[in-house]
Amino acid sequence: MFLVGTMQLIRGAQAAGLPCSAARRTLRAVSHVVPIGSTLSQSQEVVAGPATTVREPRALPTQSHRSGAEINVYRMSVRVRFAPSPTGFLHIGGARTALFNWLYARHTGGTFILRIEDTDSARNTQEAVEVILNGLRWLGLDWDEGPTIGSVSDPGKGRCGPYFQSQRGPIYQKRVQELKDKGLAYDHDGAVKFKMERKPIVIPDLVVGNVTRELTDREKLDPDFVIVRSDGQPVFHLVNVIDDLEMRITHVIRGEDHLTNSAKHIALFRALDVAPPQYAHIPLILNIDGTKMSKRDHGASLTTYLEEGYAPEALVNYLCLLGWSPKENREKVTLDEVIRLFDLPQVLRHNARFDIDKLHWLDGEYIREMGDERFRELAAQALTRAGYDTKKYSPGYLRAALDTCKGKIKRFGELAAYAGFYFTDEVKLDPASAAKDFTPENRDRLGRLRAAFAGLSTFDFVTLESTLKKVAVELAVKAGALVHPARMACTGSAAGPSLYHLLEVLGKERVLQRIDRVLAI
RNA sequence: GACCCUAUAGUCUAGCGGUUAGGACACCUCCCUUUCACGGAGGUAGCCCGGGUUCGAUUCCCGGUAGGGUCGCCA
Repeated sequence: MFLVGTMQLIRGAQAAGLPCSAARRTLRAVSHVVPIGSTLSQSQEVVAGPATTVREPRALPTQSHRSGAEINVYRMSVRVRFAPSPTGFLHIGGARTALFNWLYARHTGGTFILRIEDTDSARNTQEAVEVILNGLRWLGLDWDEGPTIGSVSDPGKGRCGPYFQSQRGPIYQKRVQELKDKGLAYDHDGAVKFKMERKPIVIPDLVVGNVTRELTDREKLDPDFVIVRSDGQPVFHLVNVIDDLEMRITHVIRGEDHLTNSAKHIALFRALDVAPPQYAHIPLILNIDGTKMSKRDHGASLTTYLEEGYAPEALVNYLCLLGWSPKENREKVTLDEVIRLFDLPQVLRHNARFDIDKLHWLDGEYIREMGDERFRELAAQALTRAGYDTKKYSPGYLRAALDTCKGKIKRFGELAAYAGFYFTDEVKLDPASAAKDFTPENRDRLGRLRAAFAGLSTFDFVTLESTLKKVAVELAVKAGALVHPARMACTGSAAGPSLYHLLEVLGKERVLQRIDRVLAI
């Protein structure tokens, strides 16, 4: 922990022109400097221990020391970031990356920063940024620093802004000039290229361990890479590093697809005389068949889960289970508990496949256990999305109708098919089921049931049940012989809420109407 | 092609130098039941392959295979 803290301090100290005053204060406090790379194995060892994550207020670094070493160390609080590109789309894997960053920040009492990587101006629209902000909000991942609205004119919150890369041009220009002055960058065909290190680079990673990255055969031909395009736009590798440096990011938690890129980033940090942050490359999320989840694949976009009526808390829980485990054979874990248990060294190294069936199960668990108010709210939203105008009905009716569905559905997207009959006058009968249920024999029985219902003065589920059973006895049939046709007549479906409760909610008038309609066919 | 990561049932995972290899989803059977869902009981199914180390490897090492990633004036 001490060495890690020291490394972070050096980074902060060496980052010139820091916009954050806390870093300057810390800078003065540094009393001991360790050469970059000299403590890698130790920091690996240290981070694997239980004391890796320091739970502390994120205010000022606290002083600590250990006997024997005689080194004063100031713990710097964790600063992590989620840095998506506004493509108009938030990938489920990106959402998981955001989640793990958020969890680590919350676990350590650190800071979670949102930065918009909009260097490609063609993609930079306010709508595209809003997709990201709304996605994170939906999941409940609040950020401590970053934009508050999708517009680049928004200064956002936090003191390390602007948080849109498109607004940070001068910062990049200054750093590029610095590299040029050092002879580590040069003009080439109108672009600027970085003079890459020619030796293998070790990437210390909290999840994977130390990774030694050799040059590929293509890179051996020309290891240098473009950092500023010929049109003047800086490229990802450059801005990513500069922003992480300027924003004093201590831990870079990102998808494993960036692992080998990190060699370039580390070289860039060194060229800027700054110790790189700690890296943690988390495994990717694959399709259920093991292929890469691309934009086109169903379920790749976070929006899908909102539209299909999953509860965000269930999705968050499920995402936590991909590449991480709370152990002790537990599946359902509250966010507070995940925050308490989560840590980087315990993140798995292998990719995980997205199993929609398990998400579905978890979603059902959450829906069953959520408060009635929230259930009604999400249920009404789902019905509205499905095209039902629930506002046409009284609040009491809506509420009673929805309450018969609580604990029955596993996903709000199922609600329209399950309970849509409450909110329409046109009950659609499934032809096959109708033919099966409305045999001449059943019609006679339904007629008897209708007559019994018509004579009721109270139309509650208790009365309805006893009435139906009484009719069944009179007809010498099982209750089911009446239940099924009645359900089909009133709902058009073989599956749905408890029949007696649903009849009560529908009310005598509607029930008789629906039965009459079937008998008239 | 080169480089990097990974490997426990169909899927997500726990675990370990000696375990009847644990849990969950899914699947199957039965029970409960007004349908569905829930709940209860039970079941099928797993340590990628080959060497090495060891008294003993699923576990440690090496190789292979397979899957994934990277090598852009995309991010």
